Amino acid sequence: MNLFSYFRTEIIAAVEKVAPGQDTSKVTAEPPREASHGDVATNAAMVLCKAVGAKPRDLADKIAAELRGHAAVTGVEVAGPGFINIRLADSFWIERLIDVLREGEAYGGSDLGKSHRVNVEYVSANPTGPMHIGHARGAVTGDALASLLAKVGYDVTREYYVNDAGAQVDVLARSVHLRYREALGEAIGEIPEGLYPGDYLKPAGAALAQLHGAKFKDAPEAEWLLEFRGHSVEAMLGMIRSDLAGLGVRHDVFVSERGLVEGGKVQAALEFLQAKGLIYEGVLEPPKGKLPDDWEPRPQTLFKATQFGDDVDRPLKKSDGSWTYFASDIAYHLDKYRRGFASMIDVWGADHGGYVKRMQAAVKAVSEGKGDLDVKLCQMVNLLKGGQPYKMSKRAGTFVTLADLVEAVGKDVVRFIMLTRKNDAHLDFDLDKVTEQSRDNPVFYVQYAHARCHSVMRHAVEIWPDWASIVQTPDPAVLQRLTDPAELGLIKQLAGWPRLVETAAEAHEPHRVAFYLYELAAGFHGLWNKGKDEARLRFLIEEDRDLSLARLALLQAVVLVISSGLAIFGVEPMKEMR
RNA sequence: GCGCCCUUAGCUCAGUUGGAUAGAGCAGCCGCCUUCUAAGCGGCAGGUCACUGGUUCGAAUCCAGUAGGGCGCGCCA
Repeated sequence: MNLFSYFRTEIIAAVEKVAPGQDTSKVTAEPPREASHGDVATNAAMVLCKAVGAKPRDLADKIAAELRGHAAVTGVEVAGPGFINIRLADSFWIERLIDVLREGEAYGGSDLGKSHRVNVEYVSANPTGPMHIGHARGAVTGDALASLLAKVGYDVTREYYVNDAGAQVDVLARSVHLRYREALGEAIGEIPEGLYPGDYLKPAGAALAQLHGAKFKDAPEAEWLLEFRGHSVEAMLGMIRSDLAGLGVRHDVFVSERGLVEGGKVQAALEFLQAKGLIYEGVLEPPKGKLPDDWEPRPQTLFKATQFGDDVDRPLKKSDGSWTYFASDIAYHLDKYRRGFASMIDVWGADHGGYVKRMQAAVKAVSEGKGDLDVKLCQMVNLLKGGQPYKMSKRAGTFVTLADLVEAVGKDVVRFIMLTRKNDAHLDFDLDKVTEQSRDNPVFYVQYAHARCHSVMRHAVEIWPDWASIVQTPDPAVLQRLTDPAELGLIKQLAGWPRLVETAAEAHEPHRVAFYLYELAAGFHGLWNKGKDEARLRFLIEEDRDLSLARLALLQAVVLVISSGLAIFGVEPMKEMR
C-alpha cells in the first residue's frame, strides 16, 4: 500500500465534505520535508482556497477537523501558510510493517501501469565488436528501468535494435575477410586504415576458414561480402550477448535493421508518410557554424519533421539512393507502434542528443499523435583509478571492454554504481572507490546493511531456531513492542518504499532507488549502533523473546525491501561480507 | 550561429515533479569498540541553489534572458 495515495483519497473525501465539487487534481499528500511536521502533509487548503473563496488557514481548519475523525490519525495541525500536517498512530505503522512481511519481495509493487504495454529499447550497440564501458551504462539503465516499470504493473518488453544494415557492417565483413586470410596462413601485416583492427575478429575469421576453406581467399568482394557480413554480424552479436549475460542484462526481443529493410518495412513506412503528405523533395539550408568541406546544395527526399517540433526537416535518402539511418529508424519505430507499443522508451548515449527531436517527431507522425517516445540520454562515464583518469590500454587502442570491467570489479558493482547518478549527469566510475569498503561506497554500504541483518538472524537461530516461521505470520500484539523512535523511524522508511517505487517509475528514473536504499541502509546502521550505546535496544534480548521477535520482524522487513530494491537493479544481495 | 543537456557546501552529489528553516557522503574538528561485523555510529562546522528579471499564497524546481561547461549540427550509425 502506498500510504500517501491512500491518504490523498482520504483528504479529498474530507475536502468533498467541506467544499463539495472542487477540482482536487492539484491536491497532494506527501511526506513533509521535516519529520517533526508529522507523517503526511497536504497542500489541499492552499490550492483550493481561491476557488472556495476562503482564507487558506480557515479552509485548512475545516478540512483538518474532518481528518481528525480518521482511525489512524492521532493529530492534525495546520501550519505555515496553510499546510495540514497529519500524524499517524503507531499501530498504523505496525500495520505497514505487516504489509512488508506479508507481501515479501513483492512489496512496493502496484498496478499503477495497469498492464499497459511499454517497449524499452536499450544497448543497441553496433554489432561490430565487443561492448565497451560506454555501453554498460545504457545497458544497466535500460534494464533497471524495465524492471522498475514491470514492478509497478506495466507490461514491459525489453528490446535490442541490431544495426546490421549500414556501411559499418561492410567494414566489419572486410575486416573479418582479412582475418579469414590470416587464418588460412597468409601474413596480413598491419591492419589497413579504415578496417577494424581488434583481435576479437580472429575467431570469426577462423570459423569462416573452417567453413569455406580457401574458396574466398582471392575471390572478388562481391562473391563473399554477403556471406561474410551475415556470419560476422552473428559472431559479433554472440559476443555482445555474452557480454550482456556477464552483466546480467537481458532482452526479450532482438530486431534486425536489415530485416526491416529487406522485409520492405522502410519502403512501407515512407509510403505511409508520403500518403500523409509528410515527405517532399527539397533543398536544405546549409548547416550553421563549421560547414562540411564538401557541402553543396542538393535536392533531397525530406521528412517534414518541423511539423512535429523539430528544427529542420530531415533527409531520408543518401546521395547514392539508399536509405539514411533515420529512414530505417522511422520504420523501426512504426514497427514498434504497430506491434502494440504506444509507449516507447529508448536509451541512448548522450552523443545522440541531436537525434532526439527528430525521432520524437517521427513517432508522432507515424502514430498519428497517439504514440509517445521518451529518450533517456546516458552521459559519459569517466573511468578513474584512485581519482586519476584511467585507461586500460589494450594493444590496439585505449578502449575498455565491458568484460574487462566486470572481471575487475564484478557485475553487481558495475550495475549498482551505474545507477547512482541520474542518466543525464556525468558519472565518475573509480575502480578503487567502487570496491572500497566504506560509507563512501554506496554498493558496499547497502550490501553491508543487508549482511548485518543476516548476521543477527544467524545468531537468532541459535536462540530461537523457529523464529523465522513465527515472524512469517506476525502477531500485531508482539510487533507493538516496537516503540523506540528509531525503530518506528525505520518502519516509516520501509513504508515509504511503495511511493518511492511509483515516483521513480513514473519519472523513468531508476537512480532514485539507489538513493533510497542508501538512506534505508543508513537508518538501519543507525539503529544497530544504538544497540551498542543502549543494551536494551539490541535486536536480540534473550530474556525477552517477544521483543526480540518483533525486532527480528523489523530486520526481516529491511532485508525484504533491500533485496527487492536490489532486484530492480539486478544486483544479488549479500548475506555475509567477511 | 542553432538545438539539447548541465551549473546546489572546499570536493562528489540528492532534493519526493511548485511547498515550510535546501539535505547526504567525503575532506576538517570532537566523541563512541570487554557487547548482534567500529567495514560502523553520534555531534560540530560548512550555502547569495551560477546571475538577472518574471509567473503566484509559495520557486533550487516553471518561463525569459545572461554567463560558464558538455554533446550534437545533410549523404555516420
